[in-house]
Amino acid sequence: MSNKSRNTPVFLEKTLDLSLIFNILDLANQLKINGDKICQQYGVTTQQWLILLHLAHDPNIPYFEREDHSLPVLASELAASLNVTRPNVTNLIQILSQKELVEQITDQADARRKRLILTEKGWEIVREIQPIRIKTNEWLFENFGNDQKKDALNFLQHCLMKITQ
Amino acid sequence: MSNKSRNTPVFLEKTLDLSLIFNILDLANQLKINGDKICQQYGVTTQQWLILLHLAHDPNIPYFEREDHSLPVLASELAASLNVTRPNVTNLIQILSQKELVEQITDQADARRKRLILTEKGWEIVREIQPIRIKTNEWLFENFGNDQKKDALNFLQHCLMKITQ
DNA sequence: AAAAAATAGTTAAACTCATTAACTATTTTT
DNA sequence: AAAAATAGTTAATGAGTTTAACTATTTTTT
Repeated sequence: MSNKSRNTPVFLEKTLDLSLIFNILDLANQLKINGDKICQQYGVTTQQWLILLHLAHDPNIPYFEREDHSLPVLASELAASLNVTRPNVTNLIQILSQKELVEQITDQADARRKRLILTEKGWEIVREIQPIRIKTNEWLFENFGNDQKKDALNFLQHCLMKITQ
Repeated sequence: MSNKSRNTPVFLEKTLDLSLIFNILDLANQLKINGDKICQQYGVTTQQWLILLHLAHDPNIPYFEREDHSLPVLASELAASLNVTRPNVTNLIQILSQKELVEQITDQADARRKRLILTEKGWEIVREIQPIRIKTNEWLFENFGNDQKKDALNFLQHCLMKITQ
């Protein structure tokens, strides 16, 4: 009789479903830590860098696959993509404005809206981080073929779709 | 010429690797939000509930697959599993102690160590959330077969292993 | 056996990210 | 013209996080 079976109550079973959840959470956590390590050399957090990527219209962002975006993004779009509240975005944008990475421009057609754009300094950070980002991800997935990666992406996208309705 | 190609700079290309990263991050985010919705009915956050699951020795936790655990967990083990610092764990444990969900017991063999165990109230929360948790996950993955789920798990575990060395 | 190093955890101060509730300003609908 | 909806902000607050400096205990070295 192993220690494990002695200490784990019966109602807590090992299942594929629950293991999947934990591994997604843990991996996302590690990716964030990894991101922070890279980003902090450029004076931003992973979260702030993600916002910069939105303003740069990174085509890999899931929100941009669901909703088309031609004009510079709005705070409300950021909030929807990042799954946070609008006041929180106001907050984050203020930090990025202070760092002179982001500018807000009132929309011509609707004065309530503020379009968010990157400053040259903001673009610089996005451009400089990009090769590190690509290399790191290539390394992370190097043992998988294109088909396996497509399957994994399909799995994740399906779950994301389902969970966001 | 679509709006997308007009607005997205050339160096930001759509790739499988980068899409995977975003989808992992977004899905984890949604899972946390989902978890909070369930947990808040029991007066805890997802993060606090995750700690309770550690103390309950949930066999699905990746850390427990890497490191064997027979005795009640330590703050340092929690810190390693959750990828946070020890002071942070002290903090979280204090909150859970105030809520009377967790107790700390000084180790007989080594007085520096404090073993963390659930109170009856702590066990109750874990037991009550468990069926909701299982049902939610079954729903989330209902369109995938066992083989597909195994492939996805393998993918995630491999990445997690690699990123944590 | 004494001194030094390592380990386990805490305290304090600070920061990021997040929330809700109440607000202003602008546009759209009735 | 009035009412409703939309976009964003402000203020107060909280959870979770970090680093640096600390105490206490055990282990290793000399």
